[in-house]
Amino acid sequence: MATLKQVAAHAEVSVQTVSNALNAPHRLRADTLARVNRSIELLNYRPNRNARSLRTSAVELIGYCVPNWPNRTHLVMDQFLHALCAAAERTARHILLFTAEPGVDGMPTYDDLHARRLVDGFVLSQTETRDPRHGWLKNQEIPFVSFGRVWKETTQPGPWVDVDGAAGSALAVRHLYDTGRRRIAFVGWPKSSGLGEDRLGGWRTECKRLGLPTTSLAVRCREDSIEEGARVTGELLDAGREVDGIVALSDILALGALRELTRRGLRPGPDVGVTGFDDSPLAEVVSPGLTSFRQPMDLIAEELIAILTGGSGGAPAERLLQPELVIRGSSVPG
Amino acid sequence: MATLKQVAAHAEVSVQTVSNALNAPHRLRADTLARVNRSIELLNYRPNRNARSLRTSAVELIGYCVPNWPNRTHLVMDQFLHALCAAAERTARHILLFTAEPGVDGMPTYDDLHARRLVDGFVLSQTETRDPRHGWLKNQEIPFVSFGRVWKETTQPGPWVDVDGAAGSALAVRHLYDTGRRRIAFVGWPKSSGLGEDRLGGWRTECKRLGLPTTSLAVRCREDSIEEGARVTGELLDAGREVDGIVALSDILALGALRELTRRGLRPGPDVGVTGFDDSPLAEVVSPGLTSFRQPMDLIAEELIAILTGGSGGAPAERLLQPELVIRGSSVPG
DNA sequence: CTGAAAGCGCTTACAG
DNA sequence: CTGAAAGCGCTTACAG
Repeated sequence: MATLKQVAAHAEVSVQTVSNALNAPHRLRADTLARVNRSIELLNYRPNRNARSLRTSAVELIGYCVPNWPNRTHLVMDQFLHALCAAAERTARHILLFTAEPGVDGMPTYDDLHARRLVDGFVLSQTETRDPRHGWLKNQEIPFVSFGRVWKETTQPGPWVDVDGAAGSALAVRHLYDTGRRRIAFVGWPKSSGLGEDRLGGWRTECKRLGLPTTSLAVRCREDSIEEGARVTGELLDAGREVDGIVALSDILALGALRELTRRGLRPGPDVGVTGFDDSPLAEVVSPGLTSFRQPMDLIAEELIAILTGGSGGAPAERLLQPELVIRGSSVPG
Repeated sequence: MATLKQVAAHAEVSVQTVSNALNAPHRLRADTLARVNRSIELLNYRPNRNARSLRTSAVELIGYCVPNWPNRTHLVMDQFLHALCAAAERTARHILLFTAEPGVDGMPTYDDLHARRLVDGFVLSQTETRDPRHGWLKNQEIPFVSFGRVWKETTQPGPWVDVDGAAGSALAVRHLYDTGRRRIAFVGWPKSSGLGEDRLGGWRTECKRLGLPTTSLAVRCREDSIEEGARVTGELLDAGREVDGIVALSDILALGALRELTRRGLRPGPDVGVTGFDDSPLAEVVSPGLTSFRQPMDLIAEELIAILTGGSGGAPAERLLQPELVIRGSSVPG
């Protein structure tokens, strides 16, 4: 493994000049630069990142805590991680994975990774309603950025990027309205979820704007499962509420709706329009395909990395991105 | 941020002694150790990992390439990553994520990460049939271990850990036999998949051993989708092959089978027993629940890390682990 | 059991 | 435009 010193000797310049060739090539005369680069190539030199980090005290590694939810499924995690990695790499950084206890119990792990200089900062995801991590990190002055809001009453500590769930729901209602539906239900989560309430609000507002009924048309599941989605869909249908559209809070719940409709001989799409959220791989793979909202993963990742690495320019950055409606068979009348 | 030097000054010992307190405490007298530890605690000292790595030339980071398969779903990736992280952390290591071009085009990325000392070695996953990465890394003498076999005719380069798919299929057949099925079909992948052929072989062998028919009972899907699973299940039923059991090569295909059975008024479980593979989150969430094989993720991760960090003791390690049958409604007759 | 010294491979003011 | 020197924060033989 060649070192800077060996390259310098080979090119007959000082180590400083080789370092400049790599990090500030404009400081070298063209012929010197060419000579140094030839030596670098010849010796197959790769700068040792540890030595660099020790000197600059920047490791160019970003910590991400890999979630462990035995009960919840994170169907788009591979998409998110891939986008995050790719965005980090565009700034010559990488993602370091770690595990930690949930909530505040895990914070010493974050602190330790930062203090030992394994990472420069963190990307938080799987943000919980009233997530305690943000305030803790901000307090310790550890750099971080959050994917997702914490839905506190107070201002959220630190910068964040999120997808506009209310706008998504509104768009879903509008789309179902445009395909002729007039009684559009909402299948959601328990009240404790800030994200759930946000999306519910979007549904209600848009229904009212369009003059559609909302009374008795919002139902809540106990958990995010196909079973629960099917159960509450059954309730909606049993009660004779003449539902012809369903905005589901997640793809999993939407799948439950599809199953229950099919079981009762109703055709998802022609008879009842159904939409999900997150455009998980499942949405594409079921039949009829599930209309859903794609989170703009590449953009999300890009913003997260930009905020985290961009230095703290004044007020904390807050970016609300728009989801994109992906229309498939489950919402198409014909 | 306190340094070794400051701790040494505070405890009135040399830096060497502080270093020993951390890395070889048995070398210190008990009272010295106690004094040093008090200073460490008081100053909230955390050793800088970069400095350590520079000195020892071990970064204690393991590279893992995050897959980007728009068409295939990796439903247990979060489980795998969590297990891998946890196992790495038990040896004071972490996982570094990166992206790379598929196949041999991505190898310069692997090489670079290793040469710049961002990682000590790699865990390979998403192993493809005839995967070129293993030979390449072995050639470059870059440490790695593979989750999954490459199914070449020749000996596989480098160490690996895998789950015994043939044994899984055999176990599935046996389980369906034990629940009274006598015409057990196999729903698989194209011939090009080594993994697929392995599991197919297990089904065939076990059927023969039990005296069950196999002729016309093995069908192949074009891709791993619910749609395809449903289609070939339809074929099996149309042809009047009197199938009463289905061993599907994946949970996704099994889900297709369940859908098609239900669509035709057949009850998965009582009428036709169905099993999947991988015990993805879907298996639990559908109704009836899908009987499937759980990969022993924690054990897999443990072995991968042990092999990668355990030094090269003689012959390359090869570990074939047994999957565990998780029985749910889809295979239960009553 | 403890300590002084060299060195891992870089980068960064600073001087020429 | 180029170079000599100091130093980032550790660990590791080696000597006492």
